[in-house]
Amino acid sequence: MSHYEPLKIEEKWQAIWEKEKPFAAKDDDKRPKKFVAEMFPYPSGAGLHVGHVRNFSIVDCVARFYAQNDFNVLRPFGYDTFGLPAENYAIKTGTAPQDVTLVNIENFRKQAKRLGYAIDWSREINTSDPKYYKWTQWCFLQLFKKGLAYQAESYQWWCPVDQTVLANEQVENGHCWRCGCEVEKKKMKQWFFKITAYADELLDEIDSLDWPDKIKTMQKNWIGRSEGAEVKFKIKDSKEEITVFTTRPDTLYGATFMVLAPEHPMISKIMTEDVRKKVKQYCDDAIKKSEIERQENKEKTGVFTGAYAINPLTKKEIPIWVSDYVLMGYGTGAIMAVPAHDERDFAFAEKFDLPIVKVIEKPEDSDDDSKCYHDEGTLVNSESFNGMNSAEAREKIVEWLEKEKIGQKKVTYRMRDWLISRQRYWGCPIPIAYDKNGNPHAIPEDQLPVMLPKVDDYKPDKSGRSALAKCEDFLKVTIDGEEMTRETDTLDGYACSSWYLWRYTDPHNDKEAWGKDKVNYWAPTDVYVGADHAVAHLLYVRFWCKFFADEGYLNFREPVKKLLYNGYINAPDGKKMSKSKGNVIDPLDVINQGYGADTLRTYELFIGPYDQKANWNTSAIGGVYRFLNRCWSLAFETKYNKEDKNKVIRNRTIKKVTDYMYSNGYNTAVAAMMEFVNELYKEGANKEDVDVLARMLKPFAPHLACEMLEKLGAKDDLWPSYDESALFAEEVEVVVQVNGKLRARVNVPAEDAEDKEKLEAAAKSDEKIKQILSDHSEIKTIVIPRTHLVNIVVKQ
RNA sequence: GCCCAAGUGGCGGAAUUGGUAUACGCGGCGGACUUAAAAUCCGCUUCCCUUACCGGAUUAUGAGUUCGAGUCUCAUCUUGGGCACCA
Repeated sequence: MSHYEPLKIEEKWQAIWEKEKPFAAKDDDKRPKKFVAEMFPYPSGAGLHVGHVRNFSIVDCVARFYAQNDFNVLRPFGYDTFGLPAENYAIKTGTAPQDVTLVNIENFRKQAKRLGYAIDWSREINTSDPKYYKWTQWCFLQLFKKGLAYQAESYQWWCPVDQTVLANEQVENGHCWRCGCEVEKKKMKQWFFKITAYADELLDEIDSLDWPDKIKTMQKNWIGRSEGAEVKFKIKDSKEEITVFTTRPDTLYGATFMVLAPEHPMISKIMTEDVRKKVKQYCDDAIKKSEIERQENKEKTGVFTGAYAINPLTKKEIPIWVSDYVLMGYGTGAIMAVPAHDERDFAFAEKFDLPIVKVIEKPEDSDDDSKCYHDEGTLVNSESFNGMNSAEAREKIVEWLEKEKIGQKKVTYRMRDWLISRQRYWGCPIPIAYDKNGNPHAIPEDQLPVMLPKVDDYKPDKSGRSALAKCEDFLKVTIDGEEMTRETDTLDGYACSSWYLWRYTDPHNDKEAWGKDKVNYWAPTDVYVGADHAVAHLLYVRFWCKFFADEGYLNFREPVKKLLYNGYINAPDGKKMSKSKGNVIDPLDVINQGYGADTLRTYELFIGPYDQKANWNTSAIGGVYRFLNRCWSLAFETKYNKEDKNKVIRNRTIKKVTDYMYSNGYNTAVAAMMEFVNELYKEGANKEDVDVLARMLKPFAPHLACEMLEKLGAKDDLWPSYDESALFAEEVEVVVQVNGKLRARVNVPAEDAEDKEKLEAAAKSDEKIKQILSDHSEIKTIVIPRTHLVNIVVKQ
């Protein structure tokens, strides 16, 4: 060979890895373990994207680095295959999603192998494989048995294009996360997972996670805990009561009216005959409106029900209104309005001319100049509570409410339960059947999996049911001798991905979802890498982890120790790559152009900090190729030095690169190796220089590194260690400043570097410094910090 | 509107606890090799003044703390992200 030929080298090593399977994880190893994984991909027909390559290459870098540091490493791979793209493709072309999926997986696997990832291929999983989804159904049944999977009828997000309901987490600013269309509200009976049962723990444990703050904040906001009180209000001339939620019980004396959400069930019971038509019209209109429309129009609208509630403290009658600024899904769907101290209530009161009573005195030092003061202060107009501050009054008023049995402390969450039914074919069937009375029954575990039948027509029908509703054979089932009808909805794909990390630890188990010994050995996942799903998947997987820990199937309560959230790769112009814009870079094209996988992988790690977005730069990849070419030349073309000229820089480089690997500074790790190689080009390299280089290169460019190590006759690939004593040269450069400005550099022997007197003498003896000092009469002080720096401060 | 993060050359970006700002790469310029080109190798490349030396300025802007500030404090501007009628 006369020059670096990446494609040849890569083919050679990939064949060796295929045969020898060096990345197979051992379940019975005594060494400490590391479990690293990416968020498994959806295998689209388009194949791997450069975004996948960045994501997988980070995982590979972590996994190989740990392996080289003698950890027992599990680095699996899998495919998240249920979902709409395959189904929509099936509707368009008539091809079964089962078949398309297998073709796409095959393609993904082939491409991932071309990138040389250190994957344990014996553990591949596919969520649409009945051997896998059997256990997804089992998971559902465990939740069902404990009452954490339940049915409820209410208004749900409905995507009119995809013809299915969506979870709150899948609605972004009123738009469907997948197709981008405006979502609608539809009243339906649906299945939910009771994630709110774990709201407190999900919130409280966020702080202990080694996750990016960005994600932690998003999850905290999403859960949105607020502490307050529920208060029952009697309705005038009626036996009915309405409960409101408030975080400000201290303002109860200022509650001058009440507002209900248009969906509130009490409206029809309390409204008076004269306004019945008007109220009904308002509610119907509001419910029909999209959430976008409801939010766009901040101008308050509303209608009076004709009914009055009694303020439990003032005993005054307060009018009950309906307005769409009150949301049915939060709190109780009813509020006590305190216009003097809440901006929304204030706007409503002004518009409809409702009374405003001040009950909190604004402190004198407050710079709040809005018309209604919404912070805390001293109570006024509140009878026996006057003079108390807000915090104290809150306690006392809630105490009084509890004594009178008309209220209590209450914690409310912004997060709602997780809606998991989907009216689509290509998903995991929900293992439920209904008896004649419509009561749900679990499919017995010994009848799992409930197989997803092959059908000819994948379209959901107009009634809002999946294609399974047309499948007679599928529908009929007998449980305990009773004929029942199967559920035709399928599970949200996020259910399938809520437990896959544990399946990786025991992927072929046909007796249980995972073996306890294996899962507790490998999991929790030490490093998890992804670029998406901040509040959906990453919240759901935490929820299931806590549930299965409570059930005794796991001995840990958080599934992911360290989360790396990598940035996207955009087109050179900074825009998102997309087929329609024609700006997609195909990683296989880059490899086949002659750059090879090693260059592509190293480039994507060098392009910038892993957690920032980056724009593809077609010419910058050439620089990385040149670097690897130089590494190759050092090993194969250069005559090695006999003496050890590069001891200091070699040891410094090992230290730098090792530190960067631990702090995920992959771009700077590559830069440090480049610097080292440039130096070796100047000075010539000895065998040890090249050996160290190859070992450090391995997580980035494994094929080339193996080729180099083979040439050197290395016995192992262990990560190199450095010699503390070899980090400093015989002479050190000392920077001399005058009044903080760099004026000279002087060299002193290394042993003098800590000696302040010698440093000062060396600095003063420099010709240029002498010159400057002769122009100034007086030296005020000389500062010599620990570093190699002398700062002479003179009188100006 | 509220909360958070970040602003460094022509570009992507480096810079341990406050201690040589601009590492590394791209792009650009010059040179070697070559009949020529590609590839490869070597050198220069923050800005201003200068043939060069010397010098001066510079980490969004303005102030402050310090012997010394990209890094700390305050204010302003800009960008990105999150939340947003959540009572």
